[in-house]
Order: sequence, then C-alpha cells, then structure tokens
Amino acid sequence: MARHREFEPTEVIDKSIDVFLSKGYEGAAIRDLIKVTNVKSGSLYNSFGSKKQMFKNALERFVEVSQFNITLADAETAPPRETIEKLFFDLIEVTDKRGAVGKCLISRATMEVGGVDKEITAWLQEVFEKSERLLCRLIERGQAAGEISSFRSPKELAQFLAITVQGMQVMARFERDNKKFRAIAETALAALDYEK
Amino acid sequence: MARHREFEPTEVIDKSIDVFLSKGYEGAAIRDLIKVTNVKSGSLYNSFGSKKQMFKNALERFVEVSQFNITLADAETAPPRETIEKLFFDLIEVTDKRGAVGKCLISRATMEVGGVDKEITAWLQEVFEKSERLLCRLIERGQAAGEISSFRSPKELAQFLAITVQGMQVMARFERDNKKFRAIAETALAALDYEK
DNA sequence: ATAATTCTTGAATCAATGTTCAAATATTGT
DNA sequence: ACAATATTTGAACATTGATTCAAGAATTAT
Repeated sequence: MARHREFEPTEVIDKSIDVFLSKGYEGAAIRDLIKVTNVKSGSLYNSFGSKKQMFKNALERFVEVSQFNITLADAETAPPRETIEKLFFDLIEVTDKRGAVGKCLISRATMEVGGVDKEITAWLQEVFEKSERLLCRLIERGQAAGEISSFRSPKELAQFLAITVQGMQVMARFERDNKKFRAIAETALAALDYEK
Repeated sequence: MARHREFEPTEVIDKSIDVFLSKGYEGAAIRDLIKVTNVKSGSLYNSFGSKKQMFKNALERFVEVSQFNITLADAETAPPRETIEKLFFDLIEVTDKRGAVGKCLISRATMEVGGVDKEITAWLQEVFEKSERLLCRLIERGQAAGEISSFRSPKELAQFLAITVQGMQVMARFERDNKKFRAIAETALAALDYEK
C-alpha cells in the first residue's frame, strides 16, 4: 500500500562501482552518482542512507561479481593448476569483466581507505584473507596432484601470487600492454614449478 | 631588501608527504597541511601556488629521497645481485626510511590520479619507466656476471620485480607482518635463479 | 474515492573546501 | 629614518561537498 521504487538498487550500485573505480571514494561526488544512475539525491539517501554506505555496497557487490572471486569460489573442486592459470588469464585478457586488471575496486579502496577507515579496512582485510585461503587451497590440491611443486608451502605461494595480482592492478592504471602482463604472469606462475 | 621566508620549503614538502601518504591527494585538506607544517595558507600559496603544485613537489621530493630510488641510482656500478636483494630488504626492514613498504607515495598517487590527471599520470609513468630501466640494467649486469639466471630477459625480470614491489605496497596498507613479506620477497627473488 | 503509506524530487542547508587579499611585519639599501 | 620590497597572517570569499526535508506523486487496501 505504497509507492514503489522506480529503480533497481543493484543496478544503481553497479553503475556506482564504475564511478568509484575511476574517481575513488573521496573523488566521487554524489552528483556524479546522480548523473550516472539518474536517481536523485533524495532517493539515493532514502535507499542507501549515505555515500559511505553506497561505497560499502559497491565493495560488497564487487566481490560478488568479479571474475577473480567467482573463479576462486570453487577452489575445492576445480582443476587446480588450470584454475590458477585461468585467474591470471581472465585478469589480463577479459577486460570487459569486472575486476579486470586495472579495474579492481578492492585494490583502489585498499590504497585509499586502508588504515584510515577502520571498518572498511577490516572488511577489506577479510576479503584478502578469504582470497588467499582459497588460493592456498587450490595450491594444496595442485601439489597433491603433482601439478605444482611442493618446494614452497601453499601459503607462501598463495601470498606471493596474491601480491603479484595486486601489483598488476597498480601498474595497469596506466599500462594497457597485455603482452607485458602476460610475461609477468608467466614469470609469477613459474614459481609454481620451482624445485629449488 | 625584503622580508625573508620563515620556513624551509623542503621541510614543508617533507611534512606534506606524510599527509598525502595517509590521506591521499583529495583527502588532504589545505588545513591539514597548515596544521602539520605550521605555515599559514597565504604563505603556502605564496610559495607553492596551489595544492596540486604542493602535491607535485611532494611526488618529486619523494623520488629524490626514497631509499628504493637512491639504491637504484647507481645501477651502473653497484654489485647487481646484492643490490637487488638490498632493495627488497630495505623495503621490508627499514620502515623508518622513505618509501618503506606501505608508505610509497608513488603507488598511492598511481592508484588515485592514475588515468585521471593527465600530467601527473605521464610523470608517474616516467618514474616507473626509469625504475624499471635501472632495475633492468642491474639484472643485465647480474646475468653477465653469472649471478642471475639468463633464462628470462632482463626486461621481463625487471617488470616482474617491479610489479612485486607494487603489490607489496598495496598489501602493506594493512599488513605489517614482516615475516610474510620476507617470504614473498624470497619467492619473487627466486625468479632470478630459475633455469627453466 | 479516500486514507494510508512509501517513494521521488530538487531546492535548501550547512559544513568544508581551495584560494585570495588587505593589512601588518620584517628585511635591506640608501 | 625612510623607501622599497617581500613575507606572514587569518579573516573573507566563492564554490562545492554531503545531506535533509517539505511538497508532490504513485501505489494499495478499504
């Protein structure tokens, strides 16, 4: 017995992600979000409460839809080595997907609010830990299957690969040279084979 | 035949670096800079012209004084392998020095204004290219001396190590676990030994 | 049709932003 | 001492920021 919402919150958040990605949290003005979503301030505040809440929603939505996290989700059953390689392949080649290299909201948020906003920092840390855990699991399984060298511990390798991905996210801010990223990914993945 | 400046511009910029590091460019308010430097707005604008110019000065100063760039400076003569290892060691262990892991203004600026502000982006890109070039030179010399495997090209290895450093800068925003970073650095540096 | 409820709209609000400027102050040459 | 020049100061300014809210519009139940 009341008026309905005229927009889909998820769509609004999806559009907001693009704004936060290119301008950052502080850099994104509410007016930018209004322009992109075509939803006026009153409605935005009615639905989301605050700019910060919209940012949090954007972060949460991002981890749900980013290819990297989707792929990692079935770390328990997917073919280990192949899946790890796919993680890097998608990152570099599938630039229209969410989370493609240089378009990671998590990396951007980490740089911007990491250590400043306690709550978001803690949440980001959890996200990283979860990714690392899944990556670790994948490596464990890969080692058991003999697809990955057991010279280094799964945890070490997982943390190393996670770092590599973050580094690529930084550099891709101005580099769009896929060949370069392919070479880097190859060098990083080679760590999975070292016996010494 | 006029009044003298009562502050040292370089000192002011050094203090500004800390503010820009923790709050970012947009996040840092002039009033924050006034508080930290104890120089009032009029004087700041008289000396530097604008907030953006202060940020640029901070960036330029940062590359001059950061240990990473200082160490890289004599890539032409320093012992190659040892120097590369020192780069990572300083990054992780010498946390009071400029550019210590998690305190790199270049990484932060890259994430924030990379792709947005054309001029700063171009400048940042040059900085990265120069670092990569010096790192590359170090690797070339290391290969010639037999200290580094020649399986991969110097350029590939340099780009890979550069990425690793950037990744560490991101993660260190909330991690302060040196043991973890040591393991990561070790895994990354192992790439210099792979023969296959 | 009316009441009840919820959403939309956009002007208004208030705090904070980067920047400017006139007045006061300090220094140097004459 | 005085003129000339340059710097400091902080209040003032214009702009932009996030947020609020009263009025209007849409939907449903009765």
